[in-house]
Amino acid sequence: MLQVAFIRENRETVLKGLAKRNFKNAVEMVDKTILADEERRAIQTELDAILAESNKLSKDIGDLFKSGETQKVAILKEKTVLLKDKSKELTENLQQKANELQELLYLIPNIPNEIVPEGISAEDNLNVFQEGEIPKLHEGAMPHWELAKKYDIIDFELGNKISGAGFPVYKGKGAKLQRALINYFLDKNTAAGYDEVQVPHLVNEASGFGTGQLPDKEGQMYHDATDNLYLIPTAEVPVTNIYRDVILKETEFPICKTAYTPCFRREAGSYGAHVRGLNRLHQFDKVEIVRIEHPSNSYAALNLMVNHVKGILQELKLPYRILRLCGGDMGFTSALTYDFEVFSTAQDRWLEISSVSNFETFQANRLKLRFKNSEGKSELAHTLNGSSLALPRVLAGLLENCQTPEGIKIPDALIPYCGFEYIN
RNA sequence: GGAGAAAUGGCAGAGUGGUCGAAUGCGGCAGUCUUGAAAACUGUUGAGGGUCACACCUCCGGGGGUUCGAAUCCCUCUUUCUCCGCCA
Repeated sequence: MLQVAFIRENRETVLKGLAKRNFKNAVEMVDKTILADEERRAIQTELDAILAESNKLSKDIGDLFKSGETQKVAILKEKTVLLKDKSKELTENLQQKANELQELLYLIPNIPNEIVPEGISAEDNLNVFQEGEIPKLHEGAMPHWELAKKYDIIDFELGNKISGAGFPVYKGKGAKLQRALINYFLDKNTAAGYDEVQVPHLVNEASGFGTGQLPDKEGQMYHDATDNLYLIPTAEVPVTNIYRDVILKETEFPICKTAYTPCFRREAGSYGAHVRGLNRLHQFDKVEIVRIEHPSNSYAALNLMVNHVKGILQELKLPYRILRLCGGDMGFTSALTYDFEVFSTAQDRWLEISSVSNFETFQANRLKLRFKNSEGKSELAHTLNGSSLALPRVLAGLLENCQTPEGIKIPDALIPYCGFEYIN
């Protein structure tokens, strides 16, 4: 959520940013917001004046009681009754106007950073880096879902039986490889200075709003109506919400956290060949990194995160590329996003395996995540997060790129974690 | 699941209808002293709205109510603690 004061004072910048996102009705939305804010403040001022008067009268009444002038009290009481009616009415108006403003603010996405490329779809993303050799596969090479079946390491049909499509069962070496990847990623992240945390997999409404999943992506989350809890779509939600309503000291920066969690996504509206196998699941595993930074350092931190993820992919020897997302393809809350994609040799397409973003103050504003600056004033912090990494597509890339006639050759870095060199 | 108690500033903890945004202690920050540090002493120290800046307004777990006036009384929800039961 953008700060109203920022919108008010930087209308043109905001409109320019929204245009880059191809955001519809930007002028109308922004002007409505500015108007609602003005109205809200006007009502607030009026209400404050009435409350001030009412407070003063109450004090006077107290004094009169003390000095025994009780006959005067009745007159003052009458006055306060009138003020009370008025203040009640204004309070209701204020509440209504504040809600209206809040709802408008919820609908306005973050302003993209200067270097975000223009564009409307994934086609327009900017390829900023590519590395790793795309292997020439042997005769009879298969896509990962066939490999999974051949070696009996992932059972999609069994998942269908237990839950439904998108809930695979990992078996034998497949299950062990999952566990190996999780441990490997966590070890890499903690070695890079990220503190490991274990967090709840169900979160309340306030947390959903804090990181921006609500109200924007309500339909993408599984929701338990009985207790009004949401299954997390990413560890970003519980981990970032650790810092909801927190005021940090400047010396506490940077805050670096990593967490493994399963992620649950309804993926409503997804269909077709691209959701085959591990490409798109309702439940998947992911190791996340989250940083909370001083505003002056957040872009340097974003680069650190990008380089960190690069390091892991290099070690796994997977062919990958990095895209700077264009305005039209960026997430609602992000100011700058880099997507990592691994090449799926057998499918002949790139698969997104990580998304690293700087949200600047967008999340912090909702979270009320602030720090005391050098002048002793509260200022919003910057939040960032990234996948490091999402398992299924790493696994897909790994199975496909590392297949040999002898079986799947496990990358050296993972062998100590899974305890075998081949899946065959 | 049953019974009882509680929720106040970064922490501890006082405050049972008006002068309480709130004593006191600890912690934090600034200063004095010191070569420096510690100790001691002095000052300062919650958040949000509003304003050019003040004024002013709101907030004592959340929501509602009583009252001219609520941290304080009432209702309700949530959470925590203690005891009992059940279970990993």
